[in-house]
Amino acid sequence: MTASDISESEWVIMETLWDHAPRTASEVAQAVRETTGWADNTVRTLLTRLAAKGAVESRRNTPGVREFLPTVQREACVKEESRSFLKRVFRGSAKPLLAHFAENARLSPNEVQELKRLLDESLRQTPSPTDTTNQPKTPILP
Amino acid sequence: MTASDISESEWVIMETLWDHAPRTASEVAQAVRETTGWADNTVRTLLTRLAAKGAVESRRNTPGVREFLPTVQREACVKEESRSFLKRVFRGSAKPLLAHFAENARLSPNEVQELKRLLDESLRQTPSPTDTTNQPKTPILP
DNA sequence: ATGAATTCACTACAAGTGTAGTTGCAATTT
DNA sequence: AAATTGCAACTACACTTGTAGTGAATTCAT
Repeated sequence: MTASDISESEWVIMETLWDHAPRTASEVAQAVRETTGWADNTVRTLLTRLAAKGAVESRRNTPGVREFLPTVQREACVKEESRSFLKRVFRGSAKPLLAHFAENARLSPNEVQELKRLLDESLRQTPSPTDTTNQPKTPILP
Repeated sequence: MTASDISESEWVIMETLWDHAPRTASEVAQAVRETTGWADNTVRTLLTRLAAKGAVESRRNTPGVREFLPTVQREACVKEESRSFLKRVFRGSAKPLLAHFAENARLSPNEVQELKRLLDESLRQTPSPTDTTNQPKTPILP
């Protein structure tokens, strides 16, 4: 029942709302117009579908125009998508995935250093109560 | 024009063919039956669609039964899917992706060490000829 | 307040997906 | 040879996705 079953086009919409919300349909349309070329109605349709999926909420602002805001956090959607991608393409095994991107991405020395640090930290996996990065105990593969 | 526009169900089929090919439809069906519960005809449909997409090729073996084999390499499809996932979910930026999986995956100390090595290697961006991780450009079909 | 401009709520429609069923042969078994 | 089993080819059908169009209602500008 994870609220996120967000298609590719819908992601574009969500990104703009995660970036800044609430926004009216026209505002969203304007925000994505240049990169996507979508007609206003296309954006409205996507917003409606996202609302039906429960990924955004809409309400009327004081002028009486509908405005939209996300009801799911980006991080939660990222997590969900990542899990399904991991499972589908890398058979649920994180190491080959990491290896793939480590090999194929061009990273700066600083980034490499930071990632190495993260890897080290991941070993001390004591889900401390002060851990803010992880939502409640969601195993990578349920 | 990348041959890979492979849906989730189709991935399951491809995995069994990448694992071992050629196989007849019934063999593929049997291979995935336990994990998916799909009817034989479902598997046949997926194979037919994959053939239409050019991701597998079919031919008749000596008994006259159709058998299937991949025409695209797994690594190429992984690459393609990875690229699109990276773009869609992490806005094309590899570091946050790596950070996400580094944080969320449960890795063994050995795996961490190996990944750190890969990260280091990724800095020396010399696509050396001794790169063993990528198969040579040998097409599956001669 | 009234016409113009926006916005809303529906509708459209083809392609892709998930998941089979049906029908007609061909090979195998009795 | 007749019955059975297995396979190929075709068909089905609802749901999702991409990408809008229409017509009614509402808001805005004067």
